[in-house]
Amino acid sequence: MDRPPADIWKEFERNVVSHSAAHHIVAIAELLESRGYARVSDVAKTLNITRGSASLTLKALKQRGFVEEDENRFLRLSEVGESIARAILGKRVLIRRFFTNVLGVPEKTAEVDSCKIEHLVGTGTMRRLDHYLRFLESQDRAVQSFKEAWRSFSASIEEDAPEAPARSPAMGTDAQADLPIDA
Amino acid sequence: MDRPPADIWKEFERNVVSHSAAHHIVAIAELLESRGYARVSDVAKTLNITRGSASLTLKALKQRGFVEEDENRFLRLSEVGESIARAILGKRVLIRRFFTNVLGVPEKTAEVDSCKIEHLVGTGTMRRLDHYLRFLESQDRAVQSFKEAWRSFSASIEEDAPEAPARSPAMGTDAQADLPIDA
DNA sequence: AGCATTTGATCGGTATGCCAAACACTGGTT
DNA sequence: AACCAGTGTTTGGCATACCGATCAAATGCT
Repeated sequence: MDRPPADIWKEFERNVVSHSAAHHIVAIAELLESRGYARVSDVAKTLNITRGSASLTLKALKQRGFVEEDENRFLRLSEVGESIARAILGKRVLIRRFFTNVLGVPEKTAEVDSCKIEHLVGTGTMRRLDHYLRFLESQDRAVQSFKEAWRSFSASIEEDAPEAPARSPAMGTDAQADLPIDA
Repeated sequence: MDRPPADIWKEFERNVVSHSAAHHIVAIAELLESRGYARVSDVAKTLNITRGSASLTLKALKQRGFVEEDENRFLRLSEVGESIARAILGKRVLIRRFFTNVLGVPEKTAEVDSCKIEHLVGTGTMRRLDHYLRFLESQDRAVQSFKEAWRSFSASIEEDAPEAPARSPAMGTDAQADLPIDA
């Protein structure tokens, strides 16, 4: 008696860009930043996929107007493409900061987790997370003693919590097998 | 000189279950909970997909040993399937709680966002979020004044922040067009 | 100039995940 | 017995997203 519109779960695919496309765009942005140029091959190398795959995906991104091409095959980001890249990178940074600085998640884990969800979380939610983190980084006295208290609280729990808890069997052929928290 | 293993971004697909599969499993769990039974059609109705699609996906989940079938076509979850369902639901609840209770994200947004990422976030990260939320719900005096301070801080920002900010043009044929936060 | 490499595109092939349509099977009505 | 609604499966189609193989064009080396 509460299964509402029922289609919320499909919102997963209704994003501006897919996970794959997001990383193609971000790769271009990072390549331009670090090397000054980005070609199809460079994107492919960065993402560890074949040139053929990158070529195809980038063709679609060109058609959608996110990526543009030089007369010499050099890739650029359009206005929109750049704002997408900025948005995704901004979200990633925020999420990582939250995971590592607030929750105390290990670097590596934070990177993987943030990279998985960066393009999926809504802008409104991220704006709020941004404010929250700003607040936590302010000099407010209440914040200071709060962080103090949280540090000792989490330390007291951490003690017997191995980060890589010697996985159990079962779980089929799959890779990492992450789930089970039974919260 | 910093593109590390380069394959982190592919972790996206290396999950125990896909987004779709996750929701099939959760649907079964919720149907069993609310009605006491779950058939292929019920799952399809719940997820708003055709019976054909559900039939196919559930067949795969049976083969992987997450879902089992009655002699009368009634679906159950295996041990593993149930732990997956619990894990996902647990994660969803945690994330929603964080979004709504801490960040102050509107209900609807929190539901959509948490449903998008629930199956993607690692267990270790979620365990830490769990602790954090528990801490925030404790009676610690530092926590109390912190929450007080955060409320007024966020209220002072909220003022001119319409939750549905009259989207701009561009952004092609896509649906919601969420991104741009330019953080 | 001549051959090798790099680059980008294209073409099957695979896998997921959705749809619509066709089919078979069941149980209840009439 | 005839019918029909509900259920589950199968099939073909589409879209995404990867692979490997092949190909043309540009570039590089000797």
